[in-house]
Amino acid sequence: MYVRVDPADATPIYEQIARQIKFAVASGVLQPGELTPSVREMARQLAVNPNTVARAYRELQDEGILTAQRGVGLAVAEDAPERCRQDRERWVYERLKQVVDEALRAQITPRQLERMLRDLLRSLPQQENAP
Amino acid sequence: MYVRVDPADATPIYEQIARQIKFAVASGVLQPGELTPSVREMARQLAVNPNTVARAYRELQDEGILTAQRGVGLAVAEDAPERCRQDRERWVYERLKQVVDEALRAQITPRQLERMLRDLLRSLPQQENAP
Amino acid sequence: MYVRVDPADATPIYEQIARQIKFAVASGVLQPGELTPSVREMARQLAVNPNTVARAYRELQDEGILTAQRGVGLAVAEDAPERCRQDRERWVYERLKQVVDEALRAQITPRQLERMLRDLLRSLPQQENAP
Amino acid sequence: MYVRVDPADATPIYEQIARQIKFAVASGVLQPGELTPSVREMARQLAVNPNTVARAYRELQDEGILTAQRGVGLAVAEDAPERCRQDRERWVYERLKQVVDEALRAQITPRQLERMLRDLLRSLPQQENAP
DNA sequence: GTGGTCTAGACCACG
DNA sequence: GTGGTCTAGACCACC
Repeated sequence: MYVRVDPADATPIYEQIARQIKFAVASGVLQPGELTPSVREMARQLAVNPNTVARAYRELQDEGILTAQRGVGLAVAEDAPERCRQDRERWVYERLKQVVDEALRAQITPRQLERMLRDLLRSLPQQENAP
Repeated sequence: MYVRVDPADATPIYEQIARQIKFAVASGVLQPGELTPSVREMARQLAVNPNTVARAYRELQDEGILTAQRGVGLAVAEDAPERCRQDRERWVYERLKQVVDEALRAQITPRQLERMLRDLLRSLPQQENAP
Repeated sequence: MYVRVDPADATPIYEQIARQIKFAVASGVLQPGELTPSVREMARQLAVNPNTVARAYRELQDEGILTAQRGVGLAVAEDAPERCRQDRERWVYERLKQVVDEALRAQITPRQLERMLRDLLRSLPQQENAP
Repeated sequence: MYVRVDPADATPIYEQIARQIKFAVASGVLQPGELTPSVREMARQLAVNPNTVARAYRELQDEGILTAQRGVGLAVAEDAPERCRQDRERWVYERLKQVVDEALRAQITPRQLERMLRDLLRSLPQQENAP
């Protein structure tokens, strides 16, 4: 499954779900027109309350990523991939900016930041695309 | 002032205050032995509830960064700079790791991340040390 | 075709169908004795679940607008036009009342409402009767 | 109180609440900077579950009508009145358009519609502004 | 079967 | 005191 939740993470579960679905759409794992797992099904798999999943899905509907097929389920919108890719890039950029900004204000040098990034890219596992 | 709070930021205000004081100590803006502004004074300047400032100060005392001078106020501990520098580096590294990790899982490429960092280092204002 | 459904509209599809058939009868597009399209046919044309069409037809039967011709289909009842005209007027009136009521409670002035109606009557396409 | 809910109305309670608050802001009953009644307080007054009120408030935050004052409550945003007035006008116009459109398609004449509106404006109670 | 709404109540962080 | 999150479970309309 393309969604995992980390209960330890401080960010709300419903946000984790919504974001990961966006990322799945951005990377093509979820295609336009495809139905998401039903609220109950996803809730079961994640061992989470259905309301929590429903809230994630509602946010995605509000953003136009998912569209309701009444009585059928929620489908990925046609223009979703493009927007999810933009969201993804913007999201990463903003988060990175926050860190870098605060680091510079705390007198961490650009050189230190570059070294940290190199270290991280070497140590973190490379991910594989599953289209 | 070496402390600014951003009410829009989701991280608790008391945490923002505590971290920025640590960073001020790490970079030498606040010297060992120096007194911090009183709770009321800082609260007034930041337009923030005194309880919030008090909580930040309490945490810093618990960590031994600040030490109470009875009847006088709170002073920066002698060994604070060294520890704050370590804290600062660790904090930046952990935050950076979080971002990079999630970015890679979302199929952002290392190359993209390197480019983002370069962009940010070029665009963000350089800070000056005030020892 | 005298029936169109708008999936974006929040009102149930079966209700949209039933209402539009009533309106078609009221305006003479559907004549007494005339057969409606079969459930399957209408479902195909509207790209809608046959159950949904069936439900609309069932409601119209319950109201006596349509009458079953065994083995043939559903026909418009003899006295249907008169009743559909009444229904139509009542429906429009009630809906208009709801809007006007809520608008007045929200401090929209009668003058504004009159202007809105004039604008709408000028801009909306005039319909032609197809008896 | 400037919010009343009608359980008979098909529109969800949380939407009724959100809309009426918007209307209160639009008409000046709620001023920028003013705090809304707390979630619990409003829930008590309306005899409704706090979650339901919270959902209405959340929507208003998402739209930028309300802004959170952490630990204090939810305040009306500075630019809210202007936007609420626009929302209100647009909302009424869209609803009116729906009715008129469907009425014309059902062969109700413009003259009939104008008469209905006149009737309604004469019969419905005039509201008073409470700024 | 699907999602949507609402209730009830617990727990938490923040100020 | 404030709002926010999450759980549990009921009920409903729609397809």
